[in-house]
Amino acid sequence: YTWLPLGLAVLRNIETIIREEMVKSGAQEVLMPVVQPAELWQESARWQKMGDEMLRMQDRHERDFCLGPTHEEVITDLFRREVQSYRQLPVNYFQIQTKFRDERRPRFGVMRAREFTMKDGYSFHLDQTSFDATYAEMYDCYSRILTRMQLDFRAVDADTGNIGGANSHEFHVLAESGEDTIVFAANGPYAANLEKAEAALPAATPAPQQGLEKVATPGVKTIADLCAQLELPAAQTLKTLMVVADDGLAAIVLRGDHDLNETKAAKLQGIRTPLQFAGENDIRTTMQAAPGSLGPITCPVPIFVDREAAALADFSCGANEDGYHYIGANWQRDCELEDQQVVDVRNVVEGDPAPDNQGALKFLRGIEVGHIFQLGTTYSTAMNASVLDQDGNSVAPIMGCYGMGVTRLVAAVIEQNHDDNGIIWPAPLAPYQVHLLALNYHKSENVKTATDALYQECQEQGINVLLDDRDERPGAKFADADLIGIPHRIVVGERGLKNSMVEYKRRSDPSAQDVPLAEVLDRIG
RNA sequence: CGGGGCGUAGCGCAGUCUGGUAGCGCACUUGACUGGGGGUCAAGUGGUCGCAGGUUCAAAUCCUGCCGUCCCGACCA
Repeated sequence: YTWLPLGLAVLRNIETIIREEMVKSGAQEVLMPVVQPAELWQESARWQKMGDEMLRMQDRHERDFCLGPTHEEVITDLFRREVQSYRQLPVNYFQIQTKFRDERRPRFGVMRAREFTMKDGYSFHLDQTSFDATYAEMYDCYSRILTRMQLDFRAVDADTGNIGGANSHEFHVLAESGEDTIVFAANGPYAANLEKAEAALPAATPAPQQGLEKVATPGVKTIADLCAQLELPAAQTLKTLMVVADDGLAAIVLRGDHDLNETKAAKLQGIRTPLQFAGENDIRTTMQAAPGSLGPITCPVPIFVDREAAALADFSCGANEDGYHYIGANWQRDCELEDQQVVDVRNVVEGDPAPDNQGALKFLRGIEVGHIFQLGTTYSTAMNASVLDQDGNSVAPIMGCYGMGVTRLVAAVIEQNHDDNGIIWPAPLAPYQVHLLALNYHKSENVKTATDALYQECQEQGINVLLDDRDERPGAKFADADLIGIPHRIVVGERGLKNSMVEYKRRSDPSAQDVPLAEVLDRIG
């Protein structure tokens, strides 16, 4: 994508806000290389781990490089060469730069492109206390940045993805078109990405009331089939999914009405990452039954049971025999279950109880515009970055990293600030503050004189003004002004000038008002 | 990568089923009128119909292969 003048002006405004707030938070700006040597990425083992997402290249000597998708390796390399003493800590560096990621599926224009601008920052600390302070400062900094941009946003607990590390928070701009589902507690501060969100623990498993019985269920392939044939609610059934494990297959058991959370599943002990569902042939060979008739009772492979599924009594599940299911099944009596097999692997659903009695969970859609990570010593250890502490011991610094999608923010701002006629820029981001529309500029000497004088006055007052002096009809100018979305619009025309009036309108207001020419610039705050 | 759709003028599309003159809207050019919410009329410019092969007297249209692109699913700022 090429940024045209108006879009570029907005992009620069966003960069300026980010820069100001980062500096205010004690970070220092640097600029790192786009082309990065493979050796650095081999040290952190991410040369393999990043897979196809990394854009790779070779130079004339056939040495391997990549176009930087992120800069943990480069900053850690910089750190280990430049910083030796705990006295130099903490440090916090950031840059605003083009990143390259060979996305599986670029979409929504600049919202997810293979090439984008990101603000990325990295901090180094001697101890956890210092790190915690900076992490909290960055959290505040991100909140200030998004607030200055007048965005409606939420910070949520998040999964760390392939950046790694312990804990992380995402900053989401709320929008229906967002690609992420974010989860909130109705009566408390709990908020998380759906990938990460948990519900409160279920109540203890009730005692069995029914005996185990095997029933014929010819043709039943899905939970819906099963519920229809046995007249059971889906919440009283189990579904069994087969995934590829490090050694053969493994079974993941969920309540029939729940969905698998693939992010959580990929982290289970012994499960292959990224998560891969088993093929039908492998399932048949291993289980002696086809998908649709699978279950945990007499299952020949390791089983993981979602804790909601583990809290059921008298449930129905596949019998591992084509065309048969069990009813009245119960854990322990019919299928032994150890504590470590009971896990959280489902997506929460709206209405689930939130953790810590914070009411029911609710969902919203969000655009992820920022993500801050607690990296710990993952990179400093892998890449031998260390400082000497007060006692002369070599210590691996604790790291944090802080990303913000600059180009994505432009798109996110528009998502939250538009109507049917076009963009409505928040004033701090607008490419111009005033849109001066001259009607019949090329025909009317009065209009031309008054407009030129007003334009001159704007410039003298330091008001950032865009003059539409094109030889277009008024309708076309009004339509373009709405589309472009500059906050203040002043219309100069013969009709008003007869009374020394011009028309003033805010882009966000529904209607315009006539204002004396001499006073109109006072309206612009 | 898997599943689906689409490639015809700068853009958006019709025409393809049923082979026979390549069309419509917007945009663009010129002129006249018009002039406070995307104007009207008139005259124009612009296309090896994605590429390659095949069938046919004849291919945008039928057949084969390739390429591109968009949408839907598994990832991330």
